[in-house]
Amino acid sequence: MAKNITIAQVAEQAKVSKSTVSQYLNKRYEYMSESTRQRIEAAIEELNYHPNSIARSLKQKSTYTVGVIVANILHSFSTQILRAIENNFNANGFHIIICNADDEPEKERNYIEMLQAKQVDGLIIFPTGGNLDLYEQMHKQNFPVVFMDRKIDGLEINTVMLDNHRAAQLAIDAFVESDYKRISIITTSIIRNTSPRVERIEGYRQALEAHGLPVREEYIRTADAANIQNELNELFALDAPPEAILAGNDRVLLEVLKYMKEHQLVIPDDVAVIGIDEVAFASFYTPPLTVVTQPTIDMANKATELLLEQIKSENKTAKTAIHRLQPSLIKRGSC
Amino acid sequence: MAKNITIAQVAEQAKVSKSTVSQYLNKRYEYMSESTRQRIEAAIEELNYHPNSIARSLKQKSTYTVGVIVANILHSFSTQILRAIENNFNANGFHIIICNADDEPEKERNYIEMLQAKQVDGLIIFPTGGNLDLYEQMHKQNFPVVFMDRKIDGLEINTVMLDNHRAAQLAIDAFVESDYKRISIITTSIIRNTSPRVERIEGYRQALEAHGLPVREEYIRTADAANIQNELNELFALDAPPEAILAGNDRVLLEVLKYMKEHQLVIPDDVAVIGIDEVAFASFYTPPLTVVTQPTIDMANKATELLLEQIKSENKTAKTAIHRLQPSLIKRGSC
DNA sequence: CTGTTAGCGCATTCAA
DNA sequence: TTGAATGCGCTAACAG
Repeated sequence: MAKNITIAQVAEQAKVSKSTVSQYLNKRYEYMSESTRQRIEAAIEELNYHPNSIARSLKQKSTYTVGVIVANILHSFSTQILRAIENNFNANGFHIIICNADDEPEKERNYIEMLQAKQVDGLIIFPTGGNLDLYEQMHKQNFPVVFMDRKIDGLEINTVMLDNHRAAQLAIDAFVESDYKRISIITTSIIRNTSPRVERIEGYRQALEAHGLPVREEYIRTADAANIQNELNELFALDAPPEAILAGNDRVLLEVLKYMKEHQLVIPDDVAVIGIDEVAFASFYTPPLTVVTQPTIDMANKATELLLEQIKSENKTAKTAIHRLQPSLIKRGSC
Repeated sequence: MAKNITIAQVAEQAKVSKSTVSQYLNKRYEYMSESTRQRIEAAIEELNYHPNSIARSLKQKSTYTVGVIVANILHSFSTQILRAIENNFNANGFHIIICNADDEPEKERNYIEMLQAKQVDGLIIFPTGGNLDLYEQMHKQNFPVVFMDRKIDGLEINTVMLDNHRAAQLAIDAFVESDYKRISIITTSIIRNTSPRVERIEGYRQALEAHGLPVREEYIRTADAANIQNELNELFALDAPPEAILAGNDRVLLEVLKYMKEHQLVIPDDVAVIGIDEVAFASFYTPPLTVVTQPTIDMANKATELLLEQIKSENKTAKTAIHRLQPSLIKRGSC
């Protein structure tokens, strides 16, 4: 690669000093004559000069960059959030570095460390939950962080997440309204006790109780994606198989639909189904799929706002909180 | 944020010079006694020191980071490629910065400039096609770049993309084999004359001709996603409406399926459908969807290989080429 | 084996 | 208005 041209070469070409060029770059035009301004402009153009932001950052202690570590980039929830977050930060003059932890705490640890080494100004993390020490350390150092989607108990870190109890409740209410009584919930469990999963199950229990329905433990299933088919087999081998299934996320929903198809069970006649998270094909599936959606844009906006606030407020420890956003039910034909 | 500790403080704490600490950090342990090594280790631990990679990069002229600019992060093709690329680069000690150009050339321009300012070691771009001057400039400067998914004519830049002619041909062959004769193709056109779209249509024409079938211009449709429903309406208002539809990508496929559902057309009896790009629900849709897939992992691997080669070979201009990977047909029930 | 020195490219005083 | 000097944190000779 052609060796980089520096501010010094521009200065030489324009016959001024480096600092004058620097002033120009920072748009402080008052500090120079019109003619020198034009000479600098011309020099930059001729040399095709581009400031080295590495050097600038080193000096300024700020990179105008934030890192985003998603738990799993293959989830459409993640990509929707990412897209919105990126737009937000761009609008504020920040860049984002996206990393994919693949649900692995070690990867998450690596990313947190590398991003801090790269001096990002802040971090948005979908935490795996496997690096408590690191989370704690960032908090102690007052490093700007916000968690997304999952909370970590006992840590004063701003968190943006869904009201998961409510999400389960919306689904159960819909089932009950359609007169289903034997309702099952299935979630993935690859990851440790991740809060959305736990809360969705809690919400499920509470909602059933609120409707005076019995909670049967055998209707509550968690398994990683590869084993969901087995769980479904067990479920339908029960004396009283469920009449309705709540799929804890999009990944689970896919497995459930696959199972239904393979076993020629028709939705909703044989079994009703609701999924948490909207999927692209929901509206034209047979039957159209009832679904509980997350307000991804709002969540991204909130996270952006919280992080920028922390970045700008420097050391002042702002109060932290868990921000719960509300899901909504899109009633279609699967229940 | 707690003010950063530097190599100097570690040196002081360990009672050695900065350079010795630097040696330690770079794992050149031969250059120091066992005892100083341990003192340094202890000091780093105590101070919780982390090297500032910004400073290191400034000195070394290498950031061990590459940028990836995708055309549209909402396409599952993009996220699959991203995931694989990230794994590859991580395995080679590189980090990646992901950017989403949203199909907008100006955004792409901004990203290319900012990534170069951040001194990334190379770039993988799904080019919008709207910044020829920049592409050319990077090539002239011998800056490591590889294009993904789309080629730009007249530029000697390594490119990894699908054999799009073959992709269309596979689909047409399948249609013809099932005895469909009136075959339509629909693609999106938001983006300028993007090569995949053009090539898929070319492949469609060639394949029809190879089978001795007439090419009817009214069966060839391009529109941005929002207008595909209109195109379909026109298509089915024709005297001889198509018996089969090839959807040029996953986005188009969604629109086609939606249309079928809304107009109660049954697949494949009323109309057969094949999509280019695999979708999550293909295998259990009613009917299961026949699809042409891209070898995303292989494509990511090839791109990684090409870019790393360029990065490592410094100035030596390696020969560039367009690498075409082969699609494959997954025959299911929609044709 | 260890310490001294001199930059990397830029921004920021402070004088002139 | 302009320019010289200093330092951000780290690496890389080069001496000792």
